[in-house]
Amino acid sequence: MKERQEAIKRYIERKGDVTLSELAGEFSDWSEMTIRRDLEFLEQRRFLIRTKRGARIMPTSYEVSVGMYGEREKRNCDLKQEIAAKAAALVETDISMYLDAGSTAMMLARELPDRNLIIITSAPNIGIEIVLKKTNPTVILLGGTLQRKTISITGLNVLDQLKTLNIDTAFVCASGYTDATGFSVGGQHECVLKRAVIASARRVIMMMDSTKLNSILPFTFARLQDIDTFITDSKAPESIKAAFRAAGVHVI
Amino acid sequence: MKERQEAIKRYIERKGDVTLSELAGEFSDWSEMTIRRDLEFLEQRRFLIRTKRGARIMPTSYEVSVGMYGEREKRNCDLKQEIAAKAAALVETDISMYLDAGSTAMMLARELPDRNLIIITSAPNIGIEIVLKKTNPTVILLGGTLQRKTISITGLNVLDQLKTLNIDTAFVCASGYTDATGFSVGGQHECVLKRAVIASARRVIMMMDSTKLNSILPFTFARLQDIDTFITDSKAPESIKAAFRAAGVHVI
DNA sequence: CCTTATCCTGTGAAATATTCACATTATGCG
DNA sequence: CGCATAATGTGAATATTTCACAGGATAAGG
Repeated sequence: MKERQEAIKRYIERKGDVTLSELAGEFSDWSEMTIRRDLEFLEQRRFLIRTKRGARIMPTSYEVSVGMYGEREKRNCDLKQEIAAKAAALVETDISMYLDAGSTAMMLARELPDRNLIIITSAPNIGIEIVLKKTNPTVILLGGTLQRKTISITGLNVLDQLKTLNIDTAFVCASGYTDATGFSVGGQHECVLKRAVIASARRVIMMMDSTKLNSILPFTFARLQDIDTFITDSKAPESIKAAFRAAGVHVI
Repeated sequence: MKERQEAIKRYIERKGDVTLSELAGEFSDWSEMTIRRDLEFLEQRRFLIRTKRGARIMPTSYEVSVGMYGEREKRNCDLKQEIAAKAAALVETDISMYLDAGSTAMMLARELPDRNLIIITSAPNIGIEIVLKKTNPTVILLGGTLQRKTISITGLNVLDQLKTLNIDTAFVCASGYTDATGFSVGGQHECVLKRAVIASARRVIMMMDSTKLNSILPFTFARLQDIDTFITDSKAPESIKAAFRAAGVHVI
């Protein structure tokens, strides 16, 4: 990256939001066109977003909720939306619920009714989302090491923390499922956490879009008999849904 | 808010980022102008930001880092920037540091060198910022109840969590200071947390911009003798700085 | 040290998007 | 029903962005 581009980036980071003419004044050694091209360059690298007549800093959690899981989240957006809407309908007032990390859980967070609820989560971005957009729920964030890839908390004492919390309903996501391997995820830490949550929750609701069915990830954290309800989208094959029902799982 | 505006908001929340023509197609019962006006309306309420030929969802933590503390943060942006830069120069490699919640701390997070560090913080937004923008630091988030106003964690067991963590340097912010009352903040929970941090840290660095000097807030959490270093901006009156130095505090 | 290729930058015209003022239609209220 | 107010549509005026190309800088190779 060029020095000028760094300087523009820093300037915008300080100001938050600038117009092109403001930048052209500040960096008058260069033409408006060059600055425009720099903004395009910086936008591609996700440092900022260009607005009508200028640019704005790229806010942090934007990357988390859209940029990071990124294309994947966007692609299956409709499926996840469908799942989140179904899940939100199952949320009761005045209960304590666990909300998993991940993009499907984020969509559920957005769909959540603005009512008295205690929401326990290992995903700080989801916690912030709820606290900013809703006025009634109480959010409890687990403490520990913040993982870069998943933006979720893990750590030795999450298990101790869970012991002091009573979870009525747990909304859990999985990255893979097969009959042979059960529900699996890619990270060992997540796996341990999900297991503990499932063990302590009165009711476990698994959310998974159809693209993840019939795929295997390294760590299995639950079997069919561990969950009460399974929420998926309308594209999930009937055969799997039937098998789940046969195992006594409520499929929505 | 009108039904149409709600619908547009939901549509953009799902899509993440849309063009005006896309919206005009989707909501073809209304003219482009009306949709344009709706976008303006929604932008004012911080639900989205308008981009070149359309709009984008307003990412959550954007509000935290810019919108929420909002004008205040923007107004004293230069002062805070100055303080953050001075503070960043004091950060050593391979230490464990505590980083407070608040906009000055957020600026410090951005200025932080991308080196091996363990950063303990009660501010999930700051933790996310660091984890997304830097590759080397490890972030440890305290667990507990997420406060709406301050976007910081409080709770009964934060104190227990702190007992298991060793803090070398603590960067702490205050909202008010007078000679008579010491360093004070507006929230009781924050006050307790800051006290515990200060008690356990080897070195305490207080960051405070000059606009907050000579103001009093309800809860005092520290006295002059509790801190090692005081960082303020160039607009702070010499008299106060001299008094601090006389008390054995290193003023920068 | 020169030549050539490539990249970066500036210019102005063309395309596109946005704003504005005003006409028109809906909505609410006495 | 009729007035007042707000919401919406229209098209011209304005502003912004894009595009294609030209000129200049920079780097690599001879």
